[in-house]
Amino acid sequence: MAQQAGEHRVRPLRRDAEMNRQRILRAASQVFTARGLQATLDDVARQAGVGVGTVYRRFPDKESLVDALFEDKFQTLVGYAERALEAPDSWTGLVTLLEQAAAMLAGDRGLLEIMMYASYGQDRVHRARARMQPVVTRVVERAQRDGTLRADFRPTDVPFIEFMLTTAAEYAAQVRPEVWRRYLTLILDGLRPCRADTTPLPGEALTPDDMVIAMPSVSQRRR
Amino acid sequence: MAQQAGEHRVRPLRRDAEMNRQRILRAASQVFTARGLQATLDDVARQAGVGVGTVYRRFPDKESLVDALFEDKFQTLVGYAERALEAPDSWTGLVTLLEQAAAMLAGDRGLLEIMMYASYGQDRVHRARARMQPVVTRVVERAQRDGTLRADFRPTDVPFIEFMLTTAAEYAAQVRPEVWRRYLTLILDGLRPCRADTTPLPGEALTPDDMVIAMPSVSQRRR
Amino acid sequence: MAQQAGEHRVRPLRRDAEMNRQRILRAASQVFTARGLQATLDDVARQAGVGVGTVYRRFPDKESLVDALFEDKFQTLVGYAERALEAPDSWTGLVTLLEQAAAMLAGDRGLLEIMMYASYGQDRVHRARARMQPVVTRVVERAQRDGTLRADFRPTDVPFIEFMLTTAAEYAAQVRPEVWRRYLTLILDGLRPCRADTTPLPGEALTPDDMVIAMPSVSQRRR
Amino acid sequence: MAQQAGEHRVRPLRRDAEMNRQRILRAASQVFTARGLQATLDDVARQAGVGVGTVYRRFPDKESLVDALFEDKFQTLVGYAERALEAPDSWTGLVTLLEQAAAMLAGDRGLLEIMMYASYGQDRVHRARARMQPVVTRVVERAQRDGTLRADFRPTDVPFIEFMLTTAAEYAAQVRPEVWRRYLTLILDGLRPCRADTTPLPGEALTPDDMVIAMPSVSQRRR
DNA sequence: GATGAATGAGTATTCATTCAT
DNA sequence: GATGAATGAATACTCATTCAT
Repeated sequence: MAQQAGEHRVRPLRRDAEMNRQRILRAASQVFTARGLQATLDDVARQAGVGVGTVYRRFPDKESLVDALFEDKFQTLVGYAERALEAPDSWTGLVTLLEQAAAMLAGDRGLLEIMMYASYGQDRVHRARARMQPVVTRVVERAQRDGTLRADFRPTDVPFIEFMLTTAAEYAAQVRPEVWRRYLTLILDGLRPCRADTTPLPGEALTPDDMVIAMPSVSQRRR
Repeated sequence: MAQQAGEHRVRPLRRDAEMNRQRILRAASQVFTARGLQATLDDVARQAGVGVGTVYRRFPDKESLVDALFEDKFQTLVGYAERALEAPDSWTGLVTLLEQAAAMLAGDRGLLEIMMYASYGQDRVHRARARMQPVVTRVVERAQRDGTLRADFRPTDVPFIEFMLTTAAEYAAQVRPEVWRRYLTLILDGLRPCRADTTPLPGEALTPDDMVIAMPSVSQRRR
Repeated sequence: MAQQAGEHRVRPLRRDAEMNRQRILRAASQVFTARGLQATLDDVARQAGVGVGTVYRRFPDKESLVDALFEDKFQTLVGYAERALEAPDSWTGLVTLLEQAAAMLAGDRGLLEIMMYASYGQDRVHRARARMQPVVTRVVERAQRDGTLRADFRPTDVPFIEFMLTTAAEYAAQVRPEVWRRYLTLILDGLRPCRADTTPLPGEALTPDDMVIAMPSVSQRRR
Repeated sequence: MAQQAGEHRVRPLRRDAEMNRQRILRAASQVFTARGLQATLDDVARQAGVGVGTVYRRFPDKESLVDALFEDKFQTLVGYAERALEAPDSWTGLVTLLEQAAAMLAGDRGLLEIMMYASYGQDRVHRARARMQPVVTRVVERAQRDGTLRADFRPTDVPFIEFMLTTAAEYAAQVRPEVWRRYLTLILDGLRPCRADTTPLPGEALTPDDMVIAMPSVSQRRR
């Protein structure tokens, strides 16, 4: 109510609130990473050491929590892309981007579910992708100009590679969480510029717009 | 068709039941493919145009239905592997195997969930994998003997490639269901025998035993 | 259809039907005795080696089956009472009656449930009791006239003693199915004619009508 | 009442919750007493005037509710046994014990079912019996030393007498809930020390271990 | 007649969300 | 603000009963 009214009384509460918010996000991250999005908000609350009510005070519903939770992670992904642009070598830039992204996504079941099914957090995903798109495009085009990346590769192929690596990581999470590196290596070998024995990539990559449409809308899902 | 030539009264009932069984399987395939394994048996029943009780008469529980449903599909996968061995060219054999598998899995969300999370139908998956393993191994080793496949590739890498392609297909299911072909091409390019610029695959592939262990056992999951 | 038309064709069917009826009753007895009345009619049908439909052809619903099933047993009980009258010694007559009844009821969980809760088979129980009542009355009064039975005992106390013994038998069914004999002996000792140290039975016994009313009507129960 | 003097915010909630808990227990007692253990938790919730969810919040499942519900009653039974030891006269002690137990059990169908079938709350029953056993043994042996109780009576006969009286009470619940007093009197007359016309109790009483084994384990039952 | 397939209301339990304290 | 209690619709599964073959 009196949001900006008295700086004195508002701040301490904010600090508390902010702390709780962080605690909840941290807890949610742990819980969703380990058990996927089907974990309950009661679990999250318990892990955070707060009541469910507090979770609902900070986040209107489960979707919003998931939404907010992955904001950071996407932000980080965008950061990787931005940093990739600054790499001295264009190929290294791309490799690092993919590697870092995969390393972050690896084994995060909740994140995989979000990106695959987008049952929650759609808007956030879209916005993140929107911010990501131009950066990734520049990373890709730069590498292609340098001749370090095959010419028929497309920026929208990048998230797909990330999904694929995440899937591999998720599957092997219990026994060999790092296998995804094998497949990244494999794929990178396939990304090299065309040579005699290179097969042109068939079909068209998705357009950036497709990436958004691709997401199964919430309405297609149950709840 | 004519299962046991001599029984009078058994057949007509069977015909009905078998028809319904097929209807249920068909409905289940549609429902699970579209919405994943969390779809309810009520949904399946509704889609099949029968009562829930009928579904439960044919399949003791949800797991059995899923199990039976994917028996065929796994059987088909094994068939692909077997056929790959007979291909005149060892490389073509491997390519065809991956291609056919991906084509079948593409966009089948239920199947992806089963293989990724094995929340249901574990035994079936394990048995299928067990039968698949030796065949795939021969496909891979044959290609490596012929020098058409990089030497550090392992048979257990095959299912991973299939998962990854399925993920790509699933993500793009609505807009460009065939994108997975791009990524298969990419990966195939990375599978070629080592050359000067080939990076050795880092880490170890999973052992066949790991493949089984990797599967989150039902007990690790919620229900 | 042609029921009485040709005696030749009708009889064999009847015989079949009667055989099935008996088979069903036998199966029902086994199943209900062992698992109580909550056993399903599918179980009964399976045990009888017929389809459920056949059970329903013979007995309009579960209640009727239970009803018919216990007709025999009650009939037997009535028989015991009748035979008790013919015993040369009036005390022996009563003892034998109680003993035989308890022996029959012992460990028959279905029978206990019926008599206690009368969830099924009420009419039959009432009718059986009606036929039983006068006979038991004569057994009791004869013993009292002979001075072998305490004077304040009442005919309606007989079924109560039977219930009580059945309860004891049921409880110990797994470990010592014959314990009820201990308690029968105990009770019999208490039934002897009054002596110095005998306490008069307090309160009134139920009237025969009470016995009927006592039964919880089906409407009080769930289904 | 004032459970832990120093906590500010915990108490008010507790008060509500505790009230509801009591309401649920009260409702459960009524419902189970009247209709037996097959009553549904929805019924209990309705009777308590709360949602089912509330019932499940307080008691993880039906068994726990039954369990908690009968804790008190068993506790009371144990109390009776303990008090019986303090009676000035050993015979009066035993009589009072049986009388009080029967008075409490009389007409409580749920309680009878628990003790007879132990479909729920087994542990509680076992523990209660374990605590009860030694006390009852002392009550019995004391009376036998005093010569007020027949010598072949055994401590494990006590619960059987209670079951039997409960059965009688249950049967007559609607019309003459106190008839069990007749049968207690009868049995008590049979419990007097042996005289010329006393028949020795045949067979063996159950051992205390038998009492536990006797209980049909949950696994022997349906659900 | 016999069979067993089909039906669907009923049961225990879970979980996102609301609300009194 | 924070808490956790309350809610009830939803979910997997059962079983008495009906009905097509």
